[in-house]
Amino acid sequence: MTYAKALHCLSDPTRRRVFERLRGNPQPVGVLARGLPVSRPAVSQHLKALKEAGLVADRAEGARRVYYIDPDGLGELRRWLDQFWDEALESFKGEMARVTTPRNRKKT
Amino acid sequence: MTYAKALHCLSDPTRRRVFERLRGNPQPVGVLARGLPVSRPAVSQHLKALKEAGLVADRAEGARRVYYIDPDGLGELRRWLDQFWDEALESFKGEMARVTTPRNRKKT
DNA sequence: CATGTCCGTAAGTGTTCACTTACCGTAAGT
DNA sequence: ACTTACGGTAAGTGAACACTTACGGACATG
Repeated sequence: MTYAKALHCLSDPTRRRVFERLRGNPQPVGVLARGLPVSRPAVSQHLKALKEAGLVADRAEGARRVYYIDPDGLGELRRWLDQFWDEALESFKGEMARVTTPRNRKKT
Repeated sequence: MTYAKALHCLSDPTRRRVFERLRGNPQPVGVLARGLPVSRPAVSQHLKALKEAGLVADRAEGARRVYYIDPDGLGELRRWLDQFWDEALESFKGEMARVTTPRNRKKT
């Protein structure tokens, strides 16, 4: 059920920006906040949520807390999505087969 | 940017239940609502959001609107997640290397 | 010890949003 | 045409939540 938390976390734009900024280079909270349009406590709160979802982890480095991406949450989300993807495709193919009458077509 | 809408949609538990109930068997709105603890208009609103995110599509069947899963939105979300997954793993490996290597020093 | 930096938490506020009931258009049956 | 089923939309309400400022604890340097 952790994928639910992960989805909830990644649904927020700011939280997603925090998460994406961690991709590739771990950063302490202050540096992270300096590159974002919100206050430092806001970033702290977002990091707490991301951590509870298993999306990030942190290590202490002196007085700093360096955050980095934890693959656990992302992996669980990916597994859920993949399992869903297969069955979704199956359902969709069945649906398309039903509409063999060519007058009707799906819109984009 | 559609993955943002998809994430937002799937972050809501009820909307996720609607979506999951469509997996495998397309259903009209009424039947869908009868199996859920919310009212039919609520389901309609959720379906509208899901449709705008490219997660579901619908076909008219008499007075009924039968909804089914559209792989488009799910596919885009999957691509975004996959692209993210690779870089996240890379970042995480670098992080683990920093921890397990005894003589490693910090300082960026 | 004292000062400065870094960060998490508390408390308060405004907005988003998921839900409700009420209403209206559409399709099929009599 | 009338009636019944189906479903989308409007309007209003309560709660979740993303932000803010203020505060306090932990670490390093003088």
